Amino acid sequence: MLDMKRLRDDLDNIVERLNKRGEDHGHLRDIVTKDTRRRELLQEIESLKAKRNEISKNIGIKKREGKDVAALLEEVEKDKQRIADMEDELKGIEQEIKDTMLGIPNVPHEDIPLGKDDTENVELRKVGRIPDFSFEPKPHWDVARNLDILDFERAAKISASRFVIYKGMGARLERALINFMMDLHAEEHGYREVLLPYIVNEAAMTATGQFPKFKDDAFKLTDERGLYLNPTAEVPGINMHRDEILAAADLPINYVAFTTAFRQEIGSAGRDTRGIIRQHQFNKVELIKFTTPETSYDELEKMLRHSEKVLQKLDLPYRVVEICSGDLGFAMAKTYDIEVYVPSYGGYREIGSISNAEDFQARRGGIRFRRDKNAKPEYAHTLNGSGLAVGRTVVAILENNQQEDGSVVVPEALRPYIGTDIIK
RNA sequence: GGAGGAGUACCCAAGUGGCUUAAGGGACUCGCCUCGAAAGCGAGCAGGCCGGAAACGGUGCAGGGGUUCGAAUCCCCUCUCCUCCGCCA
Repeated sequence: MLDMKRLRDDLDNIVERLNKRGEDHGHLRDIVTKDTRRRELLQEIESLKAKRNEISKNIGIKKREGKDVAALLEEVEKDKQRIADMEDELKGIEQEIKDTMLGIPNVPHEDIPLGKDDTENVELRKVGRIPDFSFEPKPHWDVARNLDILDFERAAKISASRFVIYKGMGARLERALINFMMDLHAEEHGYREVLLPYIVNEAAMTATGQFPKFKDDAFKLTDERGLYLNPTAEVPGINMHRDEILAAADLPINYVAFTTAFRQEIGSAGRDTRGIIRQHQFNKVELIKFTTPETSYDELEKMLRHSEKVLQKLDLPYRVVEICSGDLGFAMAKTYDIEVYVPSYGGYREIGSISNAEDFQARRGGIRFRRDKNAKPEYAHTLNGSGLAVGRTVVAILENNQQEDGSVVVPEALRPYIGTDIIK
């Protein structure tokens, strides 16, 4: 959510910057008009209420003294309907403002590259060596079928398409990666490990920005309380501190969470139908940070390095791209993607996304901090980043480390976790 | 799933329609005392949110509705926590 004061004072600049996302946000002018009316109403209502409070107080006093209060009752009656009418109008206008505000995306950071879509994202660096195969490399689903470690048919039988069963060393590989990533971030990078609920409510989805705009992407439970399957650990993670005032001394707060994420993938019906690149259910290790405004971009860089470290340790080739204005996520001011090299794709595929939401989610979720005991609360900055998507890491290992005989070499850093140096 | 109980500020807690501008205590902050500290004594402590340049006003007793000139207090709905029973990994 944007700051209404900032919107009032700096409307043209904000509209211009929002427009870099590719849609016109000129309708924000209406909101500012509505907000002016809102403040008018509020002031009138408040002065009438102040008057009413005064009279009511006198009624109490006179009654105690046994005096007649009929005249005062009559006087207070005059404004009763007026207050009620204005309060109705105020309520309506506040609802309209809120509805619109919840649909406005975050203002992109000024320095991010201008572009219309993902083709204009900017590559920052390439790291690692792309494998040079002396044979024709297979896509991961063929590698997996030969090793009997992934089973799509039986998964569809018990669930639906876009679900998968990991078997044998496949299941072991996934579990080893989760443990490896969790240990790396918790022990070496200093994040506090948390295990979060996989079912979240509407308020949580709204605070992080999934709702109201992207309601169709979520798996809704039929439970009448309005609950949804976790789409990413960002939702339960950031919402841990919803409606809280944190102490500045505790910042930055760093969490690392393993979660299973659930996505409808409605808009991607025909894409990546083979293999495990795009599933309805997948595992992810996620990094979460709460920071002060002045440190959030430093923390973003740190988080990016922590995510990259996973691929460096696993010896997988990747690149880092900076997301351009037209491809930027709804809640984010700035995002880096980490893309891992996938031979069957002939290029790099997203395996992680590291973002700074600045105070956008903090405003929606009431996440604040106080610099010292008597200071006014300020909105915190929230960040989240993959550390990394586990299923896509499996893809990268199976494809990049495959051998001519169909076996797969296990990255050295993973061997203590999986208990073997080769999957065959 | 059944039966009860509770939710007041950082914590504990009083408050059954107007003298509450939410008592009192603890914690906390400052001061006195002290070589220094503890104890004791004194003072401050509705903080948050909204409007306002400010003065100030409004709001606020888990959340939301309602009754009333006036609600922490009365009515309705919801949420959360606790206890017991049942079921259960």
